[in-house]
Amino acid sequence: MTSEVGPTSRVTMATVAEVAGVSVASVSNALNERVGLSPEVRSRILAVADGLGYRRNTLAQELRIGRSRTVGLSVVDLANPFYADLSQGVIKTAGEHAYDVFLSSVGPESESLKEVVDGFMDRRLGGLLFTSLTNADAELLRRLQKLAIPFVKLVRDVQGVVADWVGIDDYSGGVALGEHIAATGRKTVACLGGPSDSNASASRVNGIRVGLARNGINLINESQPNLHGTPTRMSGYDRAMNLLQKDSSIECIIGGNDVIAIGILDACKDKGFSVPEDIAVAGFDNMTFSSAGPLDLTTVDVPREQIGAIGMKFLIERMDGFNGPPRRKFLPFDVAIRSSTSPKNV
Amino acid sequence: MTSEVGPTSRVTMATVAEVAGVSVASVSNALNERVGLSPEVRSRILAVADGLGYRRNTLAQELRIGRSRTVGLSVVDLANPFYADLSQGVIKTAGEHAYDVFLSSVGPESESLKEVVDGFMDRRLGGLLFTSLTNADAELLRRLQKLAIPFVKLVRDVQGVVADWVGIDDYSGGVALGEHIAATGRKTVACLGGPSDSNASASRVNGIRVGLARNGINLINESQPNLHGTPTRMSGYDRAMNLLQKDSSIECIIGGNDVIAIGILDACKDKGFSVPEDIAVAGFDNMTFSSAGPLDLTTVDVPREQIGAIGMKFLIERMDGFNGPPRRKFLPFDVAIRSSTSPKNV
DNA sequence: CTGAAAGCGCTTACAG
DNA sequence: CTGAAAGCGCTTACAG
Repeated sequence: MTSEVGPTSRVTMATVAEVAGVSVASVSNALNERVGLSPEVRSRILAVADGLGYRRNTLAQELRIGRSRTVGLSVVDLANPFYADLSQGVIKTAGEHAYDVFLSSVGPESESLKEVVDGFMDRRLGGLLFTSLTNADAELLRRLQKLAIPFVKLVRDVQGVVADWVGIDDYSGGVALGEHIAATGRKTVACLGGPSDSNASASRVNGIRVGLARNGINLINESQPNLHGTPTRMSGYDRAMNLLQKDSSIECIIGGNDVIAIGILDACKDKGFSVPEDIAVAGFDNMTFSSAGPLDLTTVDVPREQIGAIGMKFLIERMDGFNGPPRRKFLPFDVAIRSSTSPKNV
Repeated sequence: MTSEVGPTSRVTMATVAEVAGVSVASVSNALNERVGLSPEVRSRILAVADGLGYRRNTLAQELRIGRSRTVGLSVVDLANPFYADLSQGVIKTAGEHAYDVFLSSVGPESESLKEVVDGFMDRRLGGLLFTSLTNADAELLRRLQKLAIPFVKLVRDVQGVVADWVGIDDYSGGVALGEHIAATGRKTVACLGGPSDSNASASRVNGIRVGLARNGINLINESQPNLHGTPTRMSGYDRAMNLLQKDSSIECIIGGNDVIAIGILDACKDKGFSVPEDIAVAGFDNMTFSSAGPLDLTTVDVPREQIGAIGMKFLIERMDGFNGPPRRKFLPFDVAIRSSTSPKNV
């Protein structure tokens, strides 16, 4: 019982050094593939380390060298598959470059962005990736810039904070979606966008407005407060119910993202409207399940995984010392036309 | 330019000590609320630390004390909202107890479970949470037990590894679902389960089989290899297409989880079968979007968030030194009956 | 009530 | 080619 292998008896470099009959410095040199070690000693050390099941203590290493190969990724709503896909892109690219990802969730159920960032900084992470910024976060980001901590903004951008950003041209996406809706022949169209303090949400709504206007259509809820709102299913449901109650002649409701659109679909069902016969519904994002058989939601296909992948690539370059001017990378998108907006007469 | 505030100039306890005119030990004592400091000195130190924007270096602290308030959570498929909900439960409970969560994704796109666990151990995390174990992982878990690293198994269990587990009685869930399907009047029923090396998947299929058998119904694909498979949408689609091609008289297909069921729905759509008129479809998990208006999938409602919350609670107790016998916590579940299995004659 | 000193497990100039 | 020593930023007995 006394020979129990507890966590305190973990093998360290000192253990390896002792067994191999060399100094700790040589163990470190061998493990880090530095030059100046005779091949024999090197392989002996490696063999001993392996035999003992040695694993480097990341805490000690990072404390010593003052750098970390772990990056922080903050995500607002883990339950939104859009962010799951984006995270996969980040994680995959990180793995390819031997980086790890510390994923933190921001939201009512978890911590505020400030708390998350504090946690990231307390761990001295090498760099940060943000998915859902608002202009209110500008100060936080500027603090990071002062401390020379590299970060990349994904999807949403923040005014006045010049830094790498990856996303799509949400405005043009909105225009394309608006044009598509107009082409289906619907004239009475409402839009239930995301929060107005998200630059992406605002651009999407602006684009949708313009795409429709080019075809002589004005949003019926243009000056109503429901034009913007929380990007949740519940909010989409509530706002859609409200619209449908007041005006049953609506021919189409566009959600600022797919999750909102799901809420709109819920409301249509509860109100007994069938899609697309009675009413058309569209979203934005193309989250995984939007293409599910019965859902079949028309949406703007945002390259979610690629945004994560390129964002991570940008971040790695910054951590590796790249010091060029901030980049803004617009990725191509598509309008995924599905049956939720099929022409009425079909 | 030379006064740039770089990461090297971060304020440490030494900085605070100097400014406050005390020793580093006193700063540490003040920050950790240990007794024996005069209230005046204590509050002065705290004020100085605050003014300087001091933040404790977690790496140094954890290295020194040999314990960590961060736990590791391994998730197979981030894109499956089931795990997103479960993760939210873990994260929320962790936050309430001042713990952090290091979320890692296991899968073809990312790392193997062994790599993930190695990463967790290299960081000397305080405890681990596993979501998707198979019996092949038994050895890995036993290694953790030898090192006295606390962990909790979620959803799936592993034979031969006695440790805390939280989930539902998947077998009974299957029985209840099978009985429901039988009650809808369908007789020709197939089941496309998850992987056979997942104890949860196996139990679900066993339960479904028994629930149907009690009503005189046998699975039509009982001895076919497609009874088990990958728990992905693609696999559900492929296997369902195969079934539908061979036998168009099938009245119901049950998926081993909701993601598989989505694939089944995709296949039904492509084959021109309408749900539930031509064919009924059911799943298992009740992931968020299964209730979406047009999807409206019948499924077993697994308390996803609660599994995460209670699992985290168990883990905290272990990290706090609780040394009682391993617990097995079965949470209550429900069958969420929706229109995808509505009776044919309606 | 407060401080000097050792040490957690590493890495890195610097001697030899 | 190899090792002794200092130090990353903390915490914790132990003196005073």
